[in-house]
Amino acid sequence: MLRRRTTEAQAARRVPKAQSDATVTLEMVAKEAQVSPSTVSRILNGTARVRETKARAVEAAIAKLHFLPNPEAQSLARGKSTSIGVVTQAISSPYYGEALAAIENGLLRANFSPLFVSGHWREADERRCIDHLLSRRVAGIILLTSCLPDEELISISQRAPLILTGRQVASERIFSLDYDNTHSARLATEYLIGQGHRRIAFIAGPEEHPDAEQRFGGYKAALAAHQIPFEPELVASADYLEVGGFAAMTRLLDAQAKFTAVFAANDQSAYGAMLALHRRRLVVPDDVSLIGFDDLPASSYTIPPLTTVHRSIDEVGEGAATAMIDLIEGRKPMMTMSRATLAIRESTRPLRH
Amino acid sequence: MLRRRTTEAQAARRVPKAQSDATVTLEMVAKEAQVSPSTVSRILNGTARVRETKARAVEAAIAKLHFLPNPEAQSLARGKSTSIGVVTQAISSPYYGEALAAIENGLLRANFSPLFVSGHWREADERRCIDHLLSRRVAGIILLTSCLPDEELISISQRAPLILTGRQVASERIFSLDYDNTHSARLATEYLIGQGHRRIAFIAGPEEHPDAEQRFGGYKAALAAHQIPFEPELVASADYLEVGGFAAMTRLLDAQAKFTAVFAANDQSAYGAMLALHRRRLVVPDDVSLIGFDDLPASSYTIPPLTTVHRSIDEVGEGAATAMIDLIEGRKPMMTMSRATLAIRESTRPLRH
DNA sequence: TGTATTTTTGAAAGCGCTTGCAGAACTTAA
DNA sequence: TTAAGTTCTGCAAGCGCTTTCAAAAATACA
Repeated sequence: MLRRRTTEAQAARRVPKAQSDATVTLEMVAKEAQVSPSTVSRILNGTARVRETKARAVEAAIAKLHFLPNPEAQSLARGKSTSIGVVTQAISSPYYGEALAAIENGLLRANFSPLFVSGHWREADERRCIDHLLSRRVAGIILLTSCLPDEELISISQRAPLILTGRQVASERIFSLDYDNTHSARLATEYLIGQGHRRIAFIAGPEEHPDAEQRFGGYKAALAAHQIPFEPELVASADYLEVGGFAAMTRLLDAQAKFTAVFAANDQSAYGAMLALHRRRLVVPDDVSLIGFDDLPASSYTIPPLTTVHRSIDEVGEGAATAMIDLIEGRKPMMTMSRATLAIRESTRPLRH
Repeated sequence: MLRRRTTEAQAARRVPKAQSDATVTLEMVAKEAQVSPSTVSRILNGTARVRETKARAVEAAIAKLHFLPNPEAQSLARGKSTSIGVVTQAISSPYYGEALAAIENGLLRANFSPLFVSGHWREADERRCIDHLLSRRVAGIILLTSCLPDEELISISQRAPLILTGRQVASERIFSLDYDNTHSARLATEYLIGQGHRRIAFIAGPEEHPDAEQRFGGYKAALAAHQIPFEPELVASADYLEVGGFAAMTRLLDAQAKFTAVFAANDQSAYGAMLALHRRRLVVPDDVSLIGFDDLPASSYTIPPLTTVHRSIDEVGEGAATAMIDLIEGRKPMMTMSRATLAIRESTRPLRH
């Protein structure tokens, strides 16, 4: 009896604390529409048939009160969050920026919200990010070119479905959205070969990156296919950034490597390489042809505009989002990336004799 | 009695449904540590003194079970979310990318998570984004150069505290983190003047942007301060993008405008302008000096590297994050942005006679 | 050693929503 | 008209946490 009284007192006390004006709850809607909260919920989610008249009343109440369901409460009740994590390696890089915009778009359509974090190409950071996302109970994670080992990804996938771009890992709750780096790199290299170049240097990406490796592979494959011997001294490693591209090209030049064309593993390193060439008074494309990879928006505006491998980043982003939603809703995603094409601009030209 | 039985039956039924292995709850920690959930919560949040021995036991249990509090439940219980919304205008732009990275950083330190969305410089889009964030009950919103009118921002600020960058709006729950665009633009223009230039063209940003206006203002102020008449035909409007800068410069050239230097309202338009100049066989800086604004990472790698106004984007991002946290926790933020400096590179040179 | 304090702790309610179950309201069949 | 189905709908529990209140334990003071 005593206890009971206490409880009542508490309940009473709580009233004034109540809502800060702006918060409209499902319960208020229910009251307004003269139905139970369950009914409102069911109408909201379409989880059961509901009499037409009530549905209308509820809809009216929702409109009148400007009700918006609280996603945190929904997540909690459903045991599933509506946010999905997106791990990029460099949120500030132009390449990822494009992808994020597309992902945001795709996700919003299904009422999911992206949670962006960036891994900085470091395993430890990436791990930390993923933990963070997991602790926020995301419904799934999109990993843009992860640098974690396969087994680890598989183990993570038991905690949340995974979409991987730029690599292939086979597992139940993982979907890999791979674009064919090898093929694309080969395309670029063969274009140069087609222009008569035979001494083609390669500015590589970081070794840990599977896609960097694949691009390197494509370069070698193209050479082999055309009986051009592979020469290790024509390869300089870089880091996918301008600074690395600059350094790599400088090294190549300092080593007196002889080449008439260069294939950079991504556009950013191509930019760096361009500047290095410029510093030595070498003109692109007259002295050296240069081809990049990614087709960043800025590549149309370099001097001269950069010939590069074009892939629709939007397609990757949208694809990842769609696949994620499929995965979450138990469907089997089946996207395929269209093949890369070449954006031929002015940084390449036929070899003159 | 009947009812009671039902309840018990339900409770029983629910057991198997229970946790999918991975979910560790605060209650489990409490059980493990032989204390009540309240105690665990208190230790977690430091909301009350707790006996040393219990604290230790709880900590051990947390470690043992790898417990991570569920932020959705926390938000729900506290009535306050731990995610804060960040509205950018172009998530994919290199400038915003930098800022986002910094914000992410700053926020994470206080255990908040950013929710990024982008407004595409359109009022309607921005409004939609903000609604979305509000519906997710964010604890606050950071608006990077909003394009909404002041009154609207003030009204939004009643629903969530606001941090504004790039403009000044005075209101209780709004903090404006303004960097002095006017001053910075003046700095750039005066540098050109100091190099002997008197006919200085200006490539403007979109008119709706307050910061674009300010930069224009700074340009005019510098001219005025040096008794150089302002000539409207030396101004071409653009859109803060490469494409607009290119078009603007082309128009200037087509109109036979006479100038020896150009100040572009941001780096991206400077890139476009550079290409336009190059197309007309004009050499930067020999024929025309060019100065930008923002100092994007890519600006060190243009050909030639771009002289530009440097502001630490990190500082803006971190500042916004810190201010947001202050605001949420009821403190009065008091950041000030350090003044912009000039990154002098190779796209400018003294006017030769 | 007993009492008045102060500190710790636990019980229970509640945040806003979903959902299983069973009763209510209708239909349909007999 | 009634029994047997169907289709709705409301109740109440619960998601994982916070927080208030009051009881318990520890400490201080006589």
